[in-house]
Amino acid sequence: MAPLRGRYRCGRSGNKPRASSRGARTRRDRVVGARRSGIDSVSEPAFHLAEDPLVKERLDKARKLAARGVDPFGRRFDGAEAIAAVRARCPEDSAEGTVPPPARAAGRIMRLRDHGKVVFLDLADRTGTIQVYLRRDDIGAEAFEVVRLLDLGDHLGVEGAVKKTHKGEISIFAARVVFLGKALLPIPEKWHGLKDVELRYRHRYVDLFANPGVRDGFVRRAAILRDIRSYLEARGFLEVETPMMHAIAGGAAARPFVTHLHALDMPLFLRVAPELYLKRLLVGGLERVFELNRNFRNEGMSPRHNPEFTMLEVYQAYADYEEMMTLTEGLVADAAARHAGGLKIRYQGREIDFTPPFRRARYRELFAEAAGFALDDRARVEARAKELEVWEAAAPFEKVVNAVFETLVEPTLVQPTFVCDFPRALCPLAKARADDPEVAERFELIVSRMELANAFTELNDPVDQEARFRAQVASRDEEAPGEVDYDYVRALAHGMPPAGGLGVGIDRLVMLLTDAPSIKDVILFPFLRRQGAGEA
RNA sequence: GGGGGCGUAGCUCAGCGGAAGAGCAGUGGCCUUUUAAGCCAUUGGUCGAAGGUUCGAUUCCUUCCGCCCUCACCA
Repeated sequence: MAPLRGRYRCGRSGNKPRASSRGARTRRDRVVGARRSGIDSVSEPAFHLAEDPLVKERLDKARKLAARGVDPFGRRFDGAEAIAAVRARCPEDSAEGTVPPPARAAGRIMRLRDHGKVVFLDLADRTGTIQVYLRRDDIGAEAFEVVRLLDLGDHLGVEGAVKKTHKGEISIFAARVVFLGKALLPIPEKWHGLKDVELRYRHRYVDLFANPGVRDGFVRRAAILRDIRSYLEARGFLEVETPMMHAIAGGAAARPFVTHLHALDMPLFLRVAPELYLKRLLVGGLERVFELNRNFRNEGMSPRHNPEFTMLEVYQAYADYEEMMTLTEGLVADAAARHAGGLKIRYQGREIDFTPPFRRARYRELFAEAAGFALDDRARVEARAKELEVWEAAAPFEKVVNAVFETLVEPTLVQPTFVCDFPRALCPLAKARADDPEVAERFELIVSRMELANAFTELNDPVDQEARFRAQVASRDEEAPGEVDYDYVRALAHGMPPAGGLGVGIDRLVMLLTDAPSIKDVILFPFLRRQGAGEA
């Protein structure tokens, strides 16, 4: 899309120097070819929406404003109070005769009721909405002509007394109005808002101002992230940032996105996990670190999966997965208490109780309970896998076990449950239990059938780690790294303190705490397939 | 990738073989306390796209595009 800056012209012709018309042509050339034919005058800048009659109407109003000396796209407006604060200045019991203090506010016009020489409008800012009462005799005939050029969606600044109308509505009785910006496109229907889910995601900027509650959801998301940071900082953790672009995609079993660094002519991967870098920092002596940032996985999309998603990873030296369970409970329970109204929340009509301690159950036992036989009963596991149509001949036995587990057990786990002690073969970065070398000290926290967190006692034996990396690479699994990360092995060889590590899916946590059915509802701009070129 | 559903005006939605509709928004008019303001008049459509069946297709069929649900995938 062509840049907005400098597009608007108030006059038709005669005031354009040659250089400017050349500029206009350059901008126009960037506009989609099919649209060009519709514009025949160089002095009229191209605007790809200008064929829409509703847009034309509003462009015309913008010109009329400019002709009156009003900048249709406005300027800085100082001293505006939050509308919520303005409302608070009008006490419920304020007497009719009291002289209220003047207020100054700015916002977007969401409703407009025109009564001829009087106009009521509802002005919304980030904090709320307030009615503005505009009377021609109060603001003057000249300013009232500007009011007549207002549309729903425009931005406006107002100044005036705050008091109730005869009908009891707290209102700004405007003494002065300042035009702050034209909206060329109409706002959605006033009663139903923007309901089409595709448009809500594609045009989130509209969703945010048109649908009540959407903004609040994202404000809550920000508050949850802020509190997670302070929870961890209060316990001595240091927030760090590690590379998003990796030469070797390690730290999780996932297919990576591939990119390319031109300067060195080398392929790079967007990270699937920051894990290996964070553990290098444990070697470096930072001891307690966390990173709260994006991961990228080139895999399926669903109501619980976005190609880029936000992950919290935490590493604590001298701890183990038991310690990580306690930390997870604290983080999650604290977030629920502060941002979901209590430890017992409602998610999609079901109550979920985050009161610690969460249920702890062993993988092996959950499996036996659900399947009716032990997970090392090869014949029966394979038979059941075939029944469930999750059988893969090429897969190692533990993967088959896990496929059965995920089909039979995960869907039953609604209340927060730590599933503990996974088969070691599923956990190439985790340390085995001292009392059982076949089992890794690892847990997954399942809530509402979703994996919310994943943690283990970190493997810090460089010899064992290298062997496991080699086995992974040899498996040629497309989710395994393509090569061994020898630098990571080298880091371990310098001595990594025993440690617990934790990953928490932040989008999913926010889904639970804001009762959002889809991950797209908690990501401002979720990934959507692109539409045809030139589509608005 | 498989299965199911959806796509009609800027927005919210009807219509589903026989002349494309409503409400809101917009436009013109009346109205100096309305709040889903009201009243009168009125503009606006490649019915997602392309093919096919039919005398006739928004409607039935096929393919494609996009979204949602679901399964698979996601240690």
